[in-house]
Amino acid sequence: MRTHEAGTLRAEQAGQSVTLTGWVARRRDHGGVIFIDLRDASGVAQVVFREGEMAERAHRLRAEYCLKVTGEVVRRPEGNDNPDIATGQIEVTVTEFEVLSEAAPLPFQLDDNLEVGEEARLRHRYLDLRRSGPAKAIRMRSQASRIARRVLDDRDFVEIETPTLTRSTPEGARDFLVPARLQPGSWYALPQSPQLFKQLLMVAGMERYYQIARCYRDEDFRADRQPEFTQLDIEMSFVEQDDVIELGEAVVKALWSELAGHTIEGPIARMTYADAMARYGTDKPDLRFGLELTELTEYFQDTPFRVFKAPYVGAVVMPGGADQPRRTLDAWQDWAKQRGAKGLAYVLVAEDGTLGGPVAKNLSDTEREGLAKAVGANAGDCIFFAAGDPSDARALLGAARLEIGRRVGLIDESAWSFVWVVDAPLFESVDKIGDDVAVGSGKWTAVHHAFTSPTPEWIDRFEEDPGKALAYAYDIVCNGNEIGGGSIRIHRPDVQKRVFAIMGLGEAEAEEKFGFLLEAFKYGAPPHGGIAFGWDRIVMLLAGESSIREVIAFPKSGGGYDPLTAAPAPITAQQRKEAGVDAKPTPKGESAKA
RNA sequence: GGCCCAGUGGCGCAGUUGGUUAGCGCGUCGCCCUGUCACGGCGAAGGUCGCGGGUUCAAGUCCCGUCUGGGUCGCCA
Repeated sequence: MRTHEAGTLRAEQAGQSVTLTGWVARRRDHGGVIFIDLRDASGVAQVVFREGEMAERAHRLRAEYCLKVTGEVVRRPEGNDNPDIATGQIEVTVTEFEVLSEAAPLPFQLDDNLEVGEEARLRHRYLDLRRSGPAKAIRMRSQASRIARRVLDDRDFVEIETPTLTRSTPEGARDFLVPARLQPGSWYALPQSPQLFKQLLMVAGMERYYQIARCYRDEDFRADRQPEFTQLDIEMSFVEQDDVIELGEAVVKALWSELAGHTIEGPIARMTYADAMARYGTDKPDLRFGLELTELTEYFQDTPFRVFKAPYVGAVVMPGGADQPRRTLDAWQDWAKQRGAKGLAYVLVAEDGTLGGPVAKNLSDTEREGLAKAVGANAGDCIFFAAGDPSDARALLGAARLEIGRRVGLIDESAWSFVWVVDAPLFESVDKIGDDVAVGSGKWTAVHHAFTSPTPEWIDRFEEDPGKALAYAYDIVCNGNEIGGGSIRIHRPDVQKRVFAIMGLGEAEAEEKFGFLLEAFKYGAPPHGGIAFGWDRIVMLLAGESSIREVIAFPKSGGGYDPLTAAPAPITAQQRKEAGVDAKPTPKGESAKA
């Protein structure tokens, strides 16, 4: 239909006759001469309708009409160049045009300079995506996938699709369920991830698998969470942790180098889970700034202050925080309470070094004297404390650290920090979490998932101290976001059996839940492991966006609602009957997960 | 499920201590305009102030409830 793309025209093409297609991005009607910015996927070019019939007809054009124009590329008159656009040296003098499609008045203006509410944007996402910003984000996502495929293809990975109508996988989240018409009362689950299938593919001898896989979890929303989301899912046979990490780095390095212009030098640093928790109060530390937590349990072991007689006391410093008004310090208390803490104790270090704030007078003279030094605080700083259960207190301090980083402006928004967090615990105590998510009925449940191998040091003795046993698992963290994680899996039936035992999962129950996997593992399962990258989150970071909705073509809004199609929607009585939604579960055998 | 914020012409927003006809910018529609590029000029249309209830002589404004959206905690291996 067209001879050129609008955004590609340059001064060299002056004199050529061209045919362009695209949309009316903007029009400037001067009566006798009408300028229209014609936009297609490649960019915009100014087309000119002059005098007589052309101007007459062009006068009726409106925003977002879809056009085909034919005309001559001409160098713009002296002084009329527009340096802001790539095609700004030329324009197309139209000799013939055709309206391919008219456009109704728009629900919102497609002007890059205007803010549009998210609700309106998503309801007419096809219009929103005509804007340069949103279009760019979606195109970048395509680039990211292309880059990942190239890296993996170069290493002989096989791209394999796995079912989306499947059985519930043994993971923590709630499943989306699909009624099975042919077996009324039985249900499919949509996969939370292709975890079990990719392990089966290793048993199948594929050795190197990947998939850009849609995953489904029926949980509440966040800016970085959708009910359906995408993982770059990878699994490899005959590998150890370092092999998977090396591959993961190759993918990440290629992405950041090509899409963010950022070279990641050398191997990405590693940090143990224990270290991350102790120093940053989180398993996904943002290393764009320092400000580490200080543990003071020992420092306060003989303290007269009751609050600090606790299994853990820690602190984090807010540089320059001593001059915060009382109102702000009170607001910190509310902030802490909102996180389920009792409050956030603080001490202010005055310019002369004396300590202020309500907590200071409860401390002994010796404690006051050495405190600033112990936590690395300077005159004018504020020291925040948390005391109590180590993981709760550290989590609070870790959150405070981030909040301080934001408020004090310590975070370099243009920086990229990557770190692998390794040696996570294999199990966690069930009473620490709600037992509704625990797979077995024991005191322990898997932190990662039930098929994660213990590290070589623990594989033969994790029963001795399940709470301390380490998992052969790794998470990659970028600027405080977990962008990927994986593990070496258990491939030995004896180890798997012992892990199930710790989790209180009897043989019969294990058989019922994952019998097909255990069965597969009987036939020469290779050692294997893998990783899954949170694709939406990665593209979000690369695109510089703060919500994954920006990098999803048709995202859901709150409550799982799709503002464009208005799904979910009621079904007809006929559909209901056919789907067997109301069928009584068959008494024989087990029914699918309720 | 808890907490916080928002909801006012198509879009983005303002609206004071409760007070007369609810403003502004953009867009839309009509007319004018031969060098603009977020064109410009003149004119016009367009609002049950999310919904329901309450207080009051009087509610966009105050109170209660509810719905929707955003954020956050729980939750999400």
